[in-house]
Amino acid sequence: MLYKKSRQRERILELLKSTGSHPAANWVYEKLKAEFPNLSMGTVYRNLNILSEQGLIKKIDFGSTYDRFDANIKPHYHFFCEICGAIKDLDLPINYQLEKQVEQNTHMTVHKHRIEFYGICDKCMEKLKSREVKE
Amino acid sequence: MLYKKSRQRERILELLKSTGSHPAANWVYEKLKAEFPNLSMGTVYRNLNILSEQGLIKKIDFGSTYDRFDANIKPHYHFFCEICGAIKDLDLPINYQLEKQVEQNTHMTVHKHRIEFYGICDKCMEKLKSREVKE
DNA sequence: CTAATATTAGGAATTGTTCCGAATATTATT
DNA sequence: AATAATATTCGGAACAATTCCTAATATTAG
Repeated sequence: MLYKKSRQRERILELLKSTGSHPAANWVYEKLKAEFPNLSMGTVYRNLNILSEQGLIKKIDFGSTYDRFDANIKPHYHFFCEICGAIKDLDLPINYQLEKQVEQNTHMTVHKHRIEFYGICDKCMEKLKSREVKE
Repeated sequence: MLYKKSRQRERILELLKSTGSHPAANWVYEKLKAEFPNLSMGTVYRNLNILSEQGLIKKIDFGSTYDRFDANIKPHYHFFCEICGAIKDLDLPINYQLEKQVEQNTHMTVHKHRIEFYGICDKCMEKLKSREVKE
């Protein structure tokens, strides 16, 4: 799809660039309401997603739109398959050193951290490969 | 709050322990529907949250319930303040080695990873401390 | 057995996000 | 400059995940 420029999208990008606060869509909407009295949330969301597609901003989302639950309560990291949505537990050592590093660099108190890997799981990769052969 | 036992909660926990698939609430609901024909989603959610509070399971959520957007498109890790909800960019080196490690251990293809730290930011810590003095 | 209270089902309410349709704006073509 | 093609807008409806509410039921303690 070809993009045509729009004043709303330009301003949304400028606004995001001017802040380090990682705002949500609603914040953007409130800020621009004065400038565009008829602004709608649909416009804000659409443009945030377009900017994100264009790589001009990043969406800090979770991939899955719903919470998922895990009975494995030992600390562990996760792998998310971008194709089938599967989540796999990983058997990597937990790096508590990282938390200390953050505490030293910043003045934050760190309670925990989380590492997530995203990619394609073995099963989905198999399917992709057998497809390539056919085509 | 005191917890009384309930057959529904027991079964939800058993079910979660029997799978490594990190299911969502809806999966749990579907699975238990046969056993509890009158089961409601409210019950499933309430119990998942109770089990989570009790530390018997873990919720893989994102903290914030809405997407947040960032104009800083350089790869970087994030810190989430558990009190004020602020998100801060961290100045840690990106560890691509981790991705290779996962690819070697498993048979997944890794495209990217994310590290998030959770804790209390400097400002909130200040407030907490001055409060302690007063009390 | 009784009182206190946690839990349930069912459905309504909430919240963040996407979708839809008609009007408007932007861009490319003549 | 006019026209055609099509992206974008607003506004509100639709949607999906989750929470909340209430009366009935189940569990626990005394």
